[in-house]
Amino acid sequence: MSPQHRALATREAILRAAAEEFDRLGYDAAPLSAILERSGVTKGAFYFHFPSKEALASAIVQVQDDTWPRLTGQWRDRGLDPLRTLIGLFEEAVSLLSRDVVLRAGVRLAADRDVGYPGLSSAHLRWEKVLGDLLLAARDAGQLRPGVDPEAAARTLTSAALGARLISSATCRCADFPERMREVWRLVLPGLATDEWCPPALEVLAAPQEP
Amino acid sequence: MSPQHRALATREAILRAAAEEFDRLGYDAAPLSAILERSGVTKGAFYFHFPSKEALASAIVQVQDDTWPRLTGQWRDRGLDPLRTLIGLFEEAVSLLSRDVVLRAGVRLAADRDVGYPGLSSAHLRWEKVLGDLLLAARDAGQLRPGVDPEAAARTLTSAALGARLISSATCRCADFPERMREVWRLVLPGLATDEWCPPALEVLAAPQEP
DNA sequence: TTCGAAACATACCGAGCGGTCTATTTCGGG
DNA sequence: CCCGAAATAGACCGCTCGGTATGTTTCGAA
Repeated sequence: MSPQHRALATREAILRAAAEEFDRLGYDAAPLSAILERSGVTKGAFYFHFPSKEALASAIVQVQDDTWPRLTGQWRDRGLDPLRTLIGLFEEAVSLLSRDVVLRAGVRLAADRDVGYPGLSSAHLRWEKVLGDLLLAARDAGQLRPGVDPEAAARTLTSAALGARLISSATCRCADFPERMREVWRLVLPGLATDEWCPPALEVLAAPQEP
Repeated sequence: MSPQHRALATREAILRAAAEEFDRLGYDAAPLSAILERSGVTKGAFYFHFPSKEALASAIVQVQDDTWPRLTGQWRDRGLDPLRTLIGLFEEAVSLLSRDVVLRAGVRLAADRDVGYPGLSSAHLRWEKVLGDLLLAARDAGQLRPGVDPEAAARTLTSAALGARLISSATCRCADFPERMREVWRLVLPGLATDEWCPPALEVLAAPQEP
C-alpha cells in the first residue's frame, strides 16, 4: 500500500534541509553538499528525486508561489472592510513566514532568481499591487485620512515589510517578524487611517489568526 | 610631483569598476574577471595594486564606514532640533547613496560579509542606535506624539529604509531612493510627531541638502 | 524464492573561481 | 640615457562546485 513511503520521506527530508540552507545562505552560497549532509542523503539518492539543484529550488519556490494567491483569496472572501482585510492578510502572511522555513526559503530563492539582487523579487510588485488595490478600496470606503496617497502608502508598507523581514530573518530566523510588523502598523496607522477607523483596525493585530 | 599619476588612475578605475559589479551582483557573484574586463586592467596590474579580491572589497567598505560617522557628526553639530536633525541626516545619507555607486557597493559588501544575509549588516544596528537616540531626544523635547515608542519607531524606520533601498536599488540603481524615502516620511510623520512639529519637520524634505 | 525496479552509494569529470609565477614591455623623472 | 616603478601577457595551480556514470542494496509482488 505504500510503495514509496521511503522515497517520500527522503524527498521531504531533502526539501526541509534545502529550505534551511537556502534560507540562511541563498541559492548560490548553499552548496549541494551541505544540503545532502544535513538531510543525510547521498548524491545518488538526491539525483534520483530531483534532476538538478535548480529543480530543487523551483520546488521550494513553487510552494510559496501557490500560498500567497490562496491566502489573498481567503481574506477577500471574508467580506471584511478593506483596511481590516489588509492588516489581517498581512498579519497572517507574516505569521506564516515566521514559522515556515520552506516559505521563507521560497521567498528568498524567488528573489535570488528574479534579479541578482538580494531580498526582492517580482513577488514584491505583486504585493505592492495587492496592497495598492486594498488601500484604494479603503479610500473609497472613507477609511483613509484625506491627503494619503494609496499607491505611495502601498510602496512604503512593502518596503517596511521587506526590511523587517530581512532584519528579523538575519537576527533570529524571523522569530520576531510578527512583532516587528505590529510595531510598523502601530506607527503607520495613525497617519494612514481616520481616527474613526484606527482603533478597530488595530484590534486585528491583537487577535492571533491561527488556532 | 606625480610619480604615481598613472597608478592612481588605474587604482581608481579598478575601484569604480568593482563598485559597479559589487553593487549589482554582490561579492561572491561578481567574478574578478568581470571587474578586470570592465576596468580594462589585466590581472597582473590588479594584483600589483591589491593583494586580493577581499582587500579590494575592504577598500570599498572602508569608504562607507568612514562616511556615516562623519555625516552624523556634521548634522549633530548644526544644533537643529532632534527631529529636523533626524530627517535631514536621513535625507542626505539617502541622497548620497542614490548618487554614489561606491557607497552603495560598500553597504552591500558590508552586508554580504557580516552575515550571509542579504541587505543588512551590523551597520543597521548602528543606524538603529543613532535613530533611537535622536528619537529619544525628540521625545524629551516634546516633539513626539504621546504613546510613541522611540525604539520601536527607530526599528520601523530602519526597516523601511532598508526595504526602500533594496527595491530602489534593484529597479533603478537607487535613482528613486530619495523619493521613496520622502513617501515614507509623509506617511509616518503624522503618527510620529505632534501636530505642532509635523509641518516644520516636513519642510526639511522640500529643500535639497547639497548645493 | 526469485526477479526487477525503486532506492541508494561512490568515484569521477569538466568548468570556473581566486590566486601565483615568470617573463616582458612601457614610461616618466633624476 | 637609464633605472626602476607601473603595467601587460599568459601559463599554471588547487580548490570547490554541479552534474554524471556506474555499481550496489533494498523490497514488494508474482
